[in-house]
Amino acid sequence: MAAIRGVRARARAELTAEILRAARRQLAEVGAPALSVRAVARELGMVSSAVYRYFATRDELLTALIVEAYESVGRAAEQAAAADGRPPRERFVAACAALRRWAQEHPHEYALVYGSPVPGYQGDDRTTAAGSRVPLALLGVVRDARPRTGDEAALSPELRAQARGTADALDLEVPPEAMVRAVQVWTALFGLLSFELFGQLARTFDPADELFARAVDDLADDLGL
Amino acid sequence: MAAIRGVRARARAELTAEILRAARRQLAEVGAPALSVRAVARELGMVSSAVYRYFATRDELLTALIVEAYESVGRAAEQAAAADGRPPRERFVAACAALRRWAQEHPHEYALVYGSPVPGYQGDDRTTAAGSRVPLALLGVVRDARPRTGDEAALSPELRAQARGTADALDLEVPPEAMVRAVQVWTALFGLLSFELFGQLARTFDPADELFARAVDDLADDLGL
DNA sequence: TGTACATCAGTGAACGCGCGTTCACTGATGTAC
DNA sequence: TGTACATCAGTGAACGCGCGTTCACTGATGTAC
Repeated sequence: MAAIRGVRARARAELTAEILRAARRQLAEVGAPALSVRAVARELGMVSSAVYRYFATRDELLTALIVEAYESVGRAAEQAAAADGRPPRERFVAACAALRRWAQEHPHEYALVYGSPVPGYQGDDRTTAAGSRVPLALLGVVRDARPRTGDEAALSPELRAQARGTADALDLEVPPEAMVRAVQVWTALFGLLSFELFGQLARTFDPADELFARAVDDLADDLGL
Repeated sequence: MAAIRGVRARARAELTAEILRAARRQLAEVGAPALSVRAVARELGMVSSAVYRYFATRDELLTALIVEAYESVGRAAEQAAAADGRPPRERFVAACAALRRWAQEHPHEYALVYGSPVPGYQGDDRTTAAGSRVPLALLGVVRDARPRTGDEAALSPELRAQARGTADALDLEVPPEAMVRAVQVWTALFGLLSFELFGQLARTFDPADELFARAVDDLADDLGL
C-alpha cells in the first residue's frame, strides 16, 4: 500500500480537476451546447477515450460543471452576505455586487446555470441542491432583518401556502410575506443581470453599473432593509 | 409575364414561409444550438442544398427566426397594451399576462431571444430593432400614465443621461425617473419569466401563476399606475 | 402569338470535418499471502 | 521482502453518425423582341 490514499487516488483526483479546468476553458470559448469531450481531451493532450475513465458521459461532465458553477457563485454570495455585524442592508448590497462581479467574470458559467437550459440535458438532485445556495444566502440576510411587511396587501392563500412550503423545506423561519418578497427580489436581480449579460441593454443602459446600483437600492427598500 | 408578382415570386414566398415553419418546429424540438439546415430540409422533403436558395447560411435562418420571435412577442404585448380607453394599470397587467402566455406557448422561441446567446451567433440591426417592440409597448403604457416620481431619490447624473439618451433614441417623452423605473420593471418581469421557464422555481413556486400575479401587481405599484 | 435566351429552383454527389462512445490492448500500480 | 494476481489508466483504432456548404447539372419559368 502506498502513501495516504495512494498514488493512484491522488493522481485520479488531480486529473479529474484538470479535466474540469479544461472543460471550463472550453465552456468559456464555445459555450455549453458546443462543449465536447474530444475538445477537452485534446486540450489536455490525451486521447478522447481516456476522459471516459473520469466521466462516464458528456452529461456527467456537464453536471460537474453546473454543480461547480453553482458552488462558485454560491460561495461568492455567501461570503459577501456573511459580513457579520454589518447591518443587513449593507450585506444585501454586498451580496448583489458579488453576484454581479461573479457573473461578469464567469459569463459562460452564468449562462450555463441561469440561461436557457442546455437542450437534451436534465439536471438532478445534485444540481438542484447546489443551485439553492445563492437564494439561501440572500434569504439569510432577509431572515436576519425581520422586515416589516404588514402594510402590504394580503397574499392569496395559494401563494401563502407555497411560501410556507418553501420555508419549511429549507428549514427557515421566514414569514410568507417576506418569502414572497425575497423571491421577487431574487428574480428581479437575476433578470437585470441576465439582460445585462445577454445584451438586451445594449445601446441603452449598457454599462449598467449605475442602473444596477439604483436597482439594488430599490430592491433593498422592497425588502425593508 | 405571369400574374401579379409571377408564379415564381409567389412560390418563393410560400416556400420561405414553409422553411421558417419547419425551422420553428425544429427549434421547439432540439433548441437553437442544435438547429440544423439539414434537419429542416429533411422535414420538408427537400434536399439540404435547396434550402440555400432561400437562406444563404444557417445564421441567416437563425436571424429570421429571432426576428420572427421578437415580432411575435412584440405583437402580443402591443395588442394587450393597446386596449384603448382602459386605465393604464389594467393595460399594464394585460400586457404582462400576454407576455407570460406567449412565453409559455413558445418556450424555445423565448429562450432563443431572451435566454443565453447562441454561441457564435451575432445579432444585427434587424434583431435589435425587432427586440425593442416589447419594451416600447411597455413604455407606451408608462408614458400614457405620466407617473409621479418626484418622491424618489435623485438619479445619478450618469443614469439620468442614459435614461435621457434612451428616451431620445426612441423618440419618447418619458422623464428619466420613469424611464429608469420602466427598465427595472422590464428586467424584473423577464427575470421572473425566465426563472419560471428555465426551471429555477421548480419545487418551490412552480406553478407560478400566483407569484406572477402578485409580482405584476407590485410592479404596477412601482410604476405608479 | 411565337421563338430565343436568361433566370431561377431543386437535385445529387461530394468535401472535409467533428462528434460520442466502445473495445481490445499494454503497461503500470496496488494487494494478499 | 518477494512473488502472483487483480485492478486501473491510458492508447489507438474503429463505428456510425450528422453537420454546413459547394458545385455542376437539369428542367421549368420568365422576358424581350
